[in-house]
Amino acid sequence: MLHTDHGTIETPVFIPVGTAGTVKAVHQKELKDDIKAQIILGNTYHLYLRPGLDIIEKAGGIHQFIGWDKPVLTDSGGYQIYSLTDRRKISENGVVFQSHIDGSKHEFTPERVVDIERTIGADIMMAFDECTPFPCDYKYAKKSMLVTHKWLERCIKRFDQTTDKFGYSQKLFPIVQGSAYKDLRQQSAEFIAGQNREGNAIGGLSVGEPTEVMYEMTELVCGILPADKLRYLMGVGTPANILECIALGVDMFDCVIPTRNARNGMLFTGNGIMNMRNEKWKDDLGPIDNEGTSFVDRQYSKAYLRHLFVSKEILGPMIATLHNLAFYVWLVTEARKQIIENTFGTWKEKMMKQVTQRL
RNA sequence: GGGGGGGUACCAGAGUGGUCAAAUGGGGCAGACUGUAAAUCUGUUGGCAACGCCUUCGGAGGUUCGAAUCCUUCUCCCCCCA
Repeated sequence: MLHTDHGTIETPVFIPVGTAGTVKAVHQKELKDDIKAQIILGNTYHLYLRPGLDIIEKAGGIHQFIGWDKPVLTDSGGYQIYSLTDRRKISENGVVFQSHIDGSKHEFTPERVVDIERTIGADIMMAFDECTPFPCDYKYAKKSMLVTHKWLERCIKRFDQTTDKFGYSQKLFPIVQGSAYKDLRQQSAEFIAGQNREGNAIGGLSVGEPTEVMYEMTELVCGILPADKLRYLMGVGTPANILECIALGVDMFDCVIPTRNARNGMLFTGNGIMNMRNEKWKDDLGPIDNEGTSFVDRQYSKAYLRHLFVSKEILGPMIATLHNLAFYVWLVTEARKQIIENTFGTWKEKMMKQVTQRL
């Protein structure tokens, strides 16, 4: 549980990905050209919104900021060091990204990232780190981890030198690195825990390593990060991954899977996984998900949703995305209930079987 | 009535004597996707007791060691001239 000026985060929680466009609307006046450039650069900056967020009002054709009542989180761009490898140059000082749109160069330093995240107005700001690929040789992993630690110190210094930009409290979360090496993970987790922030993140996982390795590293790090602070596992994962990692002590998750896979026709439900392009749904006029919590679940049939995907109608991905996000939110909310009622263990085992089967 | 062009796999459309179960695209089927440059990418798509065999390029018949490809004929479609 974490209190912010925009509400309390009750864990476990899954953070859906919002849009850079929303950021722009939120603090239009505050956005400087360089920030716009970084948003254009790709999804280098991401705004994470909790569902139900209602911050934008369209007045006279212009979107205006009207405030919000749910916490907002932004990432730092560290993941793009991994995902945009061929478009960036990394140095001790920071990273230079080259825009795929106009080729323009943009330097990211810990200080600048903090400034920008302040301006975006996130309740939770992520430290600038380097997300290493998998596999990663030990020497590089160690060097990268030490750079991430140095950057963290610079992030914190800048963070402490600046003030909350919009009158509400902003928090900075550091990120554990160390690739798939136990000693590095331990060293990094101890260093991160020592910063004593309101929450701590685990990064550098779900980058291609075997799932078992991801669990192993998560378990190790969760054993070091304090239990009374939020533990945020970045970029994970499938419903099964989330259940397993909740069991290991993780409080927060974010991932593109529910949205990206939805766009590609994959639906997650409490009873299993469906590929909506499969012919088997062709004549299934039953609701998408009888037990689903989203309005789309009973409003549309599987056959109709399949038809939309087959016809390449944008409504298909839209419905699937709404469904998947609702399912993820349901999954973590239910997990919380089960934890409170002390029934999480048995519930998890049951759900693991259901959630991983193909329908 | 005269002249010309054409019928190829689910569809469109290459191929014009052996290297052709037949290019390519679409469609179909299936898979992948993990802090989003991702409404994307990949595989597969005649049959079978599959390192081989059988059936298939409008129908029938022929030439040839060998035919989707050449010849004869039938049939259907399109265009031009009357």
